[in-house]
Amino acid sequence: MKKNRATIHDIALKLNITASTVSRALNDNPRISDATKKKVLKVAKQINYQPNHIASALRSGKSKLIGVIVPTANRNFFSSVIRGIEELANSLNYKVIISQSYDDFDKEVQTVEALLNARVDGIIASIAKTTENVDHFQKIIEKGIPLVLFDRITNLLEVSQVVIDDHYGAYQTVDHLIKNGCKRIVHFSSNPRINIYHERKRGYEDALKDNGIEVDPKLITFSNLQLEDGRRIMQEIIDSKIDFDGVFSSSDYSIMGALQVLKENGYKVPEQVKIAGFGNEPFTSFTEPPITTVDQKSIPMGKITAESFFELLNAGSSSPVAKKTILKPELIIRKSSINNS
Amino acid sequence: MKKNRATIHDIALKLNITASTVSRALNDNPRISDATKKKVLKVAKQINYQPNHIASALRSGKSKLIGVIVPTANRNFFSSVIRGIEELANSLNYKVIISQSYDDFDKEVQTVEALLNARVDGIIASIAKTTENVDHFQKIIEKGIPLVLFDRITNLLEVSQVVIDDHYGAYQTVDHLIKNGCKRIVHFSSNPRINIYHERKRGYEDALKDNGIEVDPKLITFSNLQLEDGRRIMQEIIDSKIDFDGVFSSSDYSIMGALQVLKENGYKVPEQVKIAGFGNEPFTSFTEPPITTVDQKSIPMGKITAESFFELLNAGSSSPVAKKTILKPELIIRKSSINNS
DNA sequence: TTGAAAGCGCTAACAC
DNA sequence: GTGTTAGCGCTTTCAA
Repeated sequence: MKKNRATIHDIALKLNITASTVSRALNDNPRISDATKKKVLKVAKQINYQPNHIASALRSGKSKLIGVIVPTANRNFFSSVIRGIEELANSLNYKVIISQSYDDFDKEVQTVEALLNARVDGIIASIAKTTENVDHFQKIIEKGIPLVLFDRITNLLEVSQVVIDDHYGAYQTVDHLIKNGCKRIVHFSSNPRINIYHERKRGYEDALKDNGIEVDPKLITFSNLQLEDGRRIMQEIIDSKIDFDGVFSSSDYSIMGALQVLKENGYKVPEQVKIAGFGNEPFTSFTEPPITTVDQKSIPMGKITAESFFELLNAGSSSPVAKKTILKPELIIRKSSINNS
Repeated sequence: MKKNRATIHDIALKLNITASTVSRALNDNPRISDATKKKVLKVAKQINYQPNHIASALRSGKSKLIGVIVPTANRNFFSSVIRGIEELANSLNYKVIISQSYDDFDKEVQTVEALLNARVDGIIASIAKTTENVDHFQKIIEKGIPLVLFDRITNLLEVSQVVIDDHYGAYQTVDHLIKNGCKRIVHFSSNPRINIYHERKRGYEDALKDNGIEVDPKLITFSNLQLEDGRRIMQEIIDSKIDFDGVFSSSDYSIMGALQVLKENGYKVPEQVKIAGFGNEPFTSFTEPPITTVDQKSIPMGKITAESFFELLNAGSSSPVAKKTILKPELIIRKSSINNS
């Protein structure tokens, strides 16, 4: 258990200069001569100096830490976005703290507080499904700390946000289903307070209308969109003898459940019922038949989210640019939604 | 942009006491009277005091941060373990920094360094597939910082580790396949330097031997165990006309790929070929047929890993207890491996 | 181009 | 029980 970690003072001592000079040399301050910098770097390596970020954070007020809050890192979409954020952040010498809200409002509030206490330099977040108000996010803004939201956003907040065009994604998908013969399309939606579900539902409705099909409220269901929800709802619809020939879900998980139940009840997919999900989770390509879905462009989203974040960070308090970026999602057509040739 | 964050001095001033007293009160020090504590807490709330963890970390040398390194948070197993760790850690007022190595050796080394510089109080890790040496982990130990490894471990290091009994899991699975009629079982393995793949291969071999079946090296393949690897290898085996009637993979991803290729080539699963994976990824229950697999007990593993970690942390430099915990995995039998009744 | 000095906010001996 | 004092390791004016 060695406690004798090297400090800038040790370097200073060895070179007969002061700690300030060492600090400046280490930070590549232009006012330090190249000769000194070289010597400092050399000794630093030699005595295995490791900078103490804690001390520098305390003094400078900059922790070089970014907090990222996601509902769950477990989902392909979120983990891809995180990777995009990490890549840019790391290249700029920032570290990323990933926190999961587990889609729980209280946990989200706690997490925000914890990150603030850890003195992160900024926060990037995707809002939990159960979040009821955004006071905790408002607090971040009030403190002058950069905040960027992605995917699950809110328009109650004046912040930079990055989303895909959910309306467009849903519209394309439903239009595609109709073009392949569907007339009675069930829609699995969720909490309409959450932008993405609201937009996808709008896209669904608009595609129907534009194709001269009336929106039937009996075909629209609301749930948490988990696999079990998909199973339950699909079974209920089958049992209720409601007429349908297509299903468009706002989530790949619930469409997976629906597919299982359809097959269990002897429905042929896509011959009798055509289905499509949203999210392009890897498993949608594994199923039988593979499921048509919408890719959310997670990699560019991560990149752009991080870029917006650093823009904000560098702007400082000067111009509070609340920029909204909208990416075009991509419809991935697979067997579950097309007529056999 | 308000910079006027409240400090313990502000509280002290209001109450005509000193900062030390406030600090002690806030930390529930037993030498402070209840009356004082109450007053302090009240004022703290009133002026919206938020403790500065950075300052406290610098002074005390304890950051209350735990670094967790996983290959990818994207996998169900790892995210469950993380959740288990987070739960205990948070209840003890520790924060968790999740870092992903993306199974890349260099990234892992960098990550360790970054966490060390962030002055985490300890590190919990699962080693990357490509890791060639463990010097970076050795460094952690030498600094006297608690280190616990889980799942992907190494016996080159004298540290606490938590694993499942991979040999047992594989043995049970292969024994099950044999009991259901398999005689020529293909095995998908990976880098044998990694304990889990080595152990699973041993379990496979021992189960064969104990059932009087000779181990045929031609049936054992090595790869990265991704879906594509499973596809490629399965196709190669089919093309090579090697005789086989079962496949046991060390990963659910590659068995998924194998299943696809088997079906594409007209093989009936489980009638002609019985298959089983490892990991109990959610999608294994979605497939057609659902895939027999081994559950890795992620939840208990997270809990126990965290417990071992805090044991170590609390032991301090006193007794360097390198405890090894071995959990029993559970064989999940599904249609892919059993004879139709 | 470098040094001196102060201090970020907190904790922890030691004193009383 | 509470106060005094010093300092964790670094950055940053101000001065030279």
